[in-house]
Amino acid sequence: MVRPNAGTKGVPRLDRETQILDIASEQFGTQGFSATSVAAIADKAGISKPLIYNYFGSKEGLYEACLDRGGALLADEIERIARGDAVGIERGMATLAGMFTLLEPQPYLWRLFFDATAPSTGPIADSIALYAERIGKLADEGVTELMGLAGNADPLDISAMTAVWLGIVDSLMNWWMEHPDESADQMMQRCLRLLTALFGGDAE
Amino acid sequence: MVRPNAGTKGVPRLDRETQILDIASEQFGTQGFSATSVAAIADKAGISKPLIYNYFGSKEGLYEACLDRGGALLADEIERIARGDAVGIERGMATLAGMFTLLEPQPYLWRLFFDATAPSTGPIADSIALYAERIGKLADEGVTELMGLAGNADPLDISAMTAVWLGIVDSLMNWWMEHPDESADQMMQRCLRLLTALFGGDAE
DNA sequence: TCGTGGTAACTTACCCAAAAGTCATATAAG
DNA sequence: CTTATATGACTTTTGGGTAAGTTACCACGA
Repeated sequence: MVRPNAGTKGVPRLDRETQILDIASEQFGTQGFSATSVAAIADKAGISKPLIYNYFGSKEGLYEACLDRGGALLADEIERIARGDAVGIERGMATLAGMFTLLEPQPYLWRLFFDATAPSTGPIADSIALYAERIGKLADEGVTELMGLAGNADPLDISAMTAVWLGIVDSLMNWWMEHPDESADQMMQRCLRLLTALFGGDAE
Repeated sequence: MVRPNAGTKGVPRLDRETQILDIASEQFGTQGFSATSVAAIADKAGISKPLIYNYFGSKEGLYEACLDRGGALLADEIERIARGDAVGIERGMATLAGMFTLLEPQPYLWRLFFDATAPSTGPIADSIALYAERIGKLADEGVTELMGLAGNADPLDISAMTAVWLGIVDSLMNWWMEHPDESADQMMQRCLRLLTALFGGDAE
């Protein structure tokens, strides 16, 4: 039987995997796990569905690969910033600046870890939990410092404040996705203005 | 053919509809639209799927009914608060207090209007847009006031700040869902403490 | 008090489309 | 001529939606 498009296109596996991960991350990040179909990803990549299954095993396997790549990126950066000496609000702003720079080409990466439609059990949930914990732990640490400065050490207060902080980052990333023309630098300037508006002066 | 469970159970339509809406709202609110199946709702209600279709026409019709019931509740309350004379941060806190009180039994109601997996076209989108606009408009109004006090009138700044504000409410509702033992009053006290920690004193 | 027929409440068993996942096979390249 | 890269055409599963029928209840006349 003739199969006009079959046969290798000369793209090495690693390159192809990278390409697939790029496209899949964008789809998963913007549409969510359950609303994304493997066929759509294959289409966008200009390849066939079975190739994706060859390389990643399943839709969940593909999502996991996206998580691993994106999670390492995010967590490494946040950890790097945490090692700096900024404290309190300043540390938050530094983290934000790092996130904006890191995610300038792909703010949707952030959403991978906060997708309500992703499976809540199995390897995906484990993977999400792993990175969420890594990120959450650092957020928690920063928030604990901040709250400590104000004399509050209540664990539930800290937990709630951490949730709020992550929610703020989340909404900024979402807002950014809806305003793709904004540069990382513009986003950061904007955040500083919002902070100023809140505190009625600069927050040194 | 024998059909052991068929026939009326003596539950009047309105009662049944209310029961279905209660369960559906919880499922949609916690799992999201696309991750919720009509069969699952029927199961939880102890009835069969076709009954739901009899009463609500379609999955979308059911979601819309949830939106209408929940949206009126939320928007009315937020509008009531907006008519008060609180301004700036105070108005935000008043709104929060109202939300906590209103949503004490069902914090997930809030999520109905911020579900990324809901259809983005058709009657549902319209219905969401309607309430989101009603809520968003008031949020925007409050934020505009707040920013105005600080001398900032930039529309994009205001848009971003509104997104952040809605994100904060969202994360507090999510946190609440994970801590169902907290009362509305406790939640509010907690928020006041968080605010105090941020501003280093009470925010009068 | 007993049919009896109309209606509201309800179910089983199915259809169908979409999307996950698989199999057998084809081609390029070294 | 073997292997990595690749595909068309299939099967399976899932979930929204439907057709056709069953059962309980109630009003009403004899």
